Amino acid sequence: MRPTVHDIADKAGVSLATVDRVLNDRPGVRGVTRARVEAAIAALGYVRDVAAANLAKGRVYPLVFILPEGDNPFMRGLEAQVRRAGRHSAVERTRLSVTTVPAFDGAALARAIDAAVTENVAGIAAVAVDAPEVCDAVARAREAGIPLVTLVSDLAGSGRDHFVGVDNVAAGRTAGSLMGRFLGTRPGPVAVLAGSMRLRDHGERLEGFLAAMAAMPEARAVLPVLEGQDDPGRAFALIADCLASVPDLAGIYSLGAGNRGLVEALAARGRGDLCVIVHELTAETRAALRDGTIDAVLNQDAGHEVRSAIRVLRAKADGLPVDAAQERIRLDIFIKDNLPAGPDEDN
Amino acid sequence: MRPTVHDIADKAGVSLATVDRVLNDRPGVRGVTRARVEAAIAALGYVRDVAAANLAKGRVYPLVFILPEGDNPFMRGLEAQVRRAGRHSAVERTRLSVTTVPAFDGAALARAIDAAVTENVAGIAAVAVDAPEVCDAVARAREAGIPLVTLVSDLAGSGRDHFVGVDNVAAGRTAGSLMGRFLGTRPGPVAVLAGSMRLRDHGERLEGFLAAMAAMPEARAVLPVLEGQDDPGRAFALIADCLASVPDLAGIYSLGAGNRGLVEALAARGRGDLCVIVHELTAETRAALRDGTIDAVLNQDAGHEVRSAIRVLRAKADGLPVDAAQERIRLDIFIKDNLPAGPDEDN
DNA sequence: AAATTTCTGATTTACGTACATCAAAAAATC
DNA sequence: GATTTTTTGATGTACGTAAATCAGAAATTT
Repeated sequence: MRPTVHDIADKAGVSLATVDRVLNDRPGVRGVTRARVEAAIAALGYVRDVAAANLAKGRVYPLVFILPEGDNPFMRGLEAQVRRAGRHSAVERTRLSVTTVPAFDGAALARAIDAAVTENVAGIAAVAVDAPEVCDAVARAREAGIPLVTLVSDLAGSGRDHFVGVDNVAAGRTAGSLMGRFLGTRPGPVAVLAGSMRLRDHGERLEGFLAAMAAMPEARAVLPVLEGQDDPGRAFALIADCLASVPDLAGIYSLGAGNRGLVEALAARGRGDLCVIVHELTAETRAALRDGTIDAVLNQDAGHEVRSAIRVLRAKADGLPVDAAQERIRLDIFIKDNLPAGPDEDN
Repeated sequence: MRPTVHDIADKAGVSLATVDRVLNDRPGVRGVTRARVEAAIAALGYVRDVAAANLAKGRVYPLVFILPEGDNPFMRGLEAQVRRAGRHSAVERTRLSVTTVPAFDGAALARAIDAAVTENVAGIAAVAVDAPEVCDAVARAREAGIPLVTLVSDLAGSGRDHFVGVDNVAAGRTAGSLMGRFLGTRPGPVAVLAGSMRLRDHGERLEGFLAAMAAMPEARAVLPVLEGQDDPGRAFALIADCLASVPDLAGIYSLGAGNRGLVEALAARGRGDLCVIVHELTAETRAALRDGTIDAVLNQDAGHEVRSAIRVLRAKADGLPVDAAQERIRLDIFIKDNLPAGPDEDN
């Protein structure tokens, strides 16, 4: 049987109340006594029964997820996963809520963080926009003692407690490497479609992609980045224009959202043996992968990310250590052949 | 606040004892009363506080993992993950133990399952060998009411409660598809190195690989399967021999273990632009991927599998539903560029 | 109608921890 | 040595559920 507080009290020859004072850092314990209790704790290998502790505390953990607004399917999938986790999380004494803010808007994000801090939530998970006012808001959350993790897109040099997301430089490198291998010796330049360079994840992916392309045995030109603001309409226009003006185009790497527009532009033109690699598995990209319009999808599992963010925030709130290995978010590579069965994010 | 048993009792106009009888399927409740209580439960949206329930029950869940013996690095990684999970799982009232049995030995596996059943454990996770005596043992576990999941390799037509592992046919298809794309128009046959066709996962991978190769635009011969019994020594001999006798060999797909031998044979020969795809990320395959000896590694994350097996077994033991989407084990594709930082299984 | 069986209620203890109160003991100060 | 302060003990309640006991009510059978 696991040792309990009673066992510690017996072993250390003190009362339950004293053990409690030591365990919960309450005042009124002499140094020698404290040492004796701590020795007993160590000797018995005592670990607090968190379930019982939470029960006794009656504590709940209100966590806030701050996500960008709009019809970005990945973000909506993320939101769905938060709601989904919320349904199952009554059990774990966690209360989840979602706040949406305009995309690419640092000031709005900063306000949302401040609002959460004011509400005195137990933790915040936010898709970061790389802006100074956001950094300041994160610093304020930190001062208030509220754990904050960045989600999907990180924030440089901020005091965030943890980043939940994939290594985006590696993701870009992977895209470049696959693009190079799939194209082989076929000539022609490749195009890159991004959302906005103000998103750190997009910048990092681009960096990795360019590095991998440069490292390939055959030199290949990369056209200037097209910024589609993660909007399907703009993406359609940019890609349609690019397809028309660059007849020998060999490949397209779409590192942001708005892929519905990309797929439509490719369909309109008829597929001319183009190597297409995109990010995030959505209904559109799934269908396009299946019918051969897209060659590979790099994906981050929204469900994993949400669950990881919850675990990390709870651990931070309780002052417990985080298991880095378990919380590392993997980059999934999907090709036609390893596409999982069902719909991915919703269910 | 969440509703409690007391709220149900009030709402239904019955006593706490009756609510308890309904909730825990104890006898001594009239049909009408039971219905009234169930209506109250539904109306209030009551969900049992598992933490409090487990605390009250004082229940622990002894789970057994049955793994093959030997120096198969993937299996040893799996074992390490079980021990690792065991350390962190004191918290969750789970007690994990590992039993090892000779590899490929159905009778030994069956005996181990029977032994676990005799010990009356709360759940069993076993790497299955496809043999009739194993099926019988699984049936006996089922009769005894002990949940059993197959791990990594499934068991056809057995009554196992769940399979924790990747879709191996899809894994084989993915390997074939990547092999085809990476080779492009380069001529030459490909070789397949397996462990044993008595392992269902190996058979399924081969099936998928052959299907994908057949579906490729350029026809390519696949040499007869080499069976290395997951042993590095045999693998070395088989591959060295193959390299010598098939000078125009284009690629190798290793779908089992023993890859240390494969890597050594390739190193001895010097790399002649061969496309090599293997399964399972280990210290050896990681190093070989990094230095270019191997082109891609298909991996199943041992940590995820262990944690999933534990969740599923506990859910089954408690008679709770399993969240299929969360428990789906993904096939990871690793190339040089998305190799995760640290050592993978141990840490 | 009496006897029996089947339900139901009321109450209690327990799980392991948190937290509060009050008294008693020990230590420090004067 | 008396007083104050600090430390410790003893005890109780609470969290939400499980499980047991025993008495009483209701239904069923005789």
